[in-house]
Amino acid sequence: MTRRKPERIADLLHSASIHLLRRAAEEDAESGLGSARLSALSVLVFRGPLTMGRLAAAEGVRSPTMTRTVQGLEEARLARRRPDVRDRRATVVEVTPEGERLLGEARARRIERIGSRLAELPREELELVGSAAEVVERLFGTPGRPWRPLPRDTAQPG
Amino acid sequence: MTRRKPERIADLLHSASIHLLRRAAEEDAESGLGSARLSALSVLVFRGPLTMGRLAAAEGVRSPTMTRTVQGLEEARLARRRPDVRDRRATVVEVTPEGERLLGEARARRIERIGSRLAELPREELELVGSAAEVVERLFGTPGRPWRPLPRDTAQPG
DNA sequence: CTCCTTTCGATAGCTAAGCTATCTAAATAT
DNA sequence: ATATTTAGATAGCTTAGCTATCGAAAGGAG
Repeated sequence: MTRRKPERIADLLHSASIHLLRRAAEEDAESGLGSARLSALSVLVFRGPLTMGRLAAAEGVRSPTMTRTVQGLEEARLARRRPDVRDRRATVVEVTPEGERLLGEARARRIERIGSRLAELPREELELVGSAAEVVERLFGTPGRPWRPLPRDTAQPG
Repeated sequence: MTRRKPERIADLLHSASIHLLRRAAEEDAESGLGSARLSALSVLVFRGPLTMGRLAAAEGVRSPTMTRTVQGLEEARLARRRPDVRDRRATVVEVTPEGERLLGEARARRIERIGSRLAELPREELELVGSAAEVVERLFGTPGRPWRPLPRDTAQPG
């Protein structure tokens, strides 16, 4: 061990992440939502009500895209829009109880899928993975925003 | 340490993977290709020429979707289609030299982005991450297909 | 050998989700 | 008071997913 080149480690980590998320995402079909809507919903659940602009920024997406994504969530009764009292140009989006429930279920399916695989590991390896995940989260996670979802995409070259 | 619940580890790992890939994917715009095309191209590079059907299966996508994705790659001169000699119903897709070059560059950008962050880590943590990535790859990677790209999506609930 | 079924890929036509350009209304700055 | 900036919506484009359907080729049953 301990002889891998850093570039090789980056490669491994990249590949492992892709495979893990691919498996996890297989559960998402259950929710009946597309990935953009599911992802936006998760931001609303974890960060609370947001203006359209902040929500779009959180998702790394332009404002017209978010307008339509939220329209979809609204029609499905998973989110609501209301005017911002402070700034009457702005619109605040918030999740509904149904939205919260749906997201909770979708999220649980993903975590369960991953967890059931991890359960195959001996305790020592499980701890190894946990510690490494903390390190990676520290490096790549957004400070102050502990969830930071992928906006949608994750094609990968290689 | 060593006191995390398995469910919590799954959660951490999920989150870390999302953040890592989100950062890596920011480089993809450089390629000028959408994620579906980039991903299909990577399959062709890593697995060699494939029939439309096999390529679609590898990407977890239906055949009409792959027909159009490959049309795009063909127009960009990054891939070619030719009839299969063995089975004249089938079409074989293969990458062109330009396609190979473009994918190599896109991939290098991703790995470099990840690697430059990993370089901040002390040697010990770097090795920790490398070992964990191997474990995760073993659990979630597809046997015999060491690359297994995400087809496109990666919304994440939570 | 002839027919029936299956399989491969393409086409048509839908939806979701991304973009830029442009518009209105509101807030802000001169 | 006017001009600029900002927030969001709308129009209209592209990319990418889907199902349904079709023709051509392959393969099996008689």
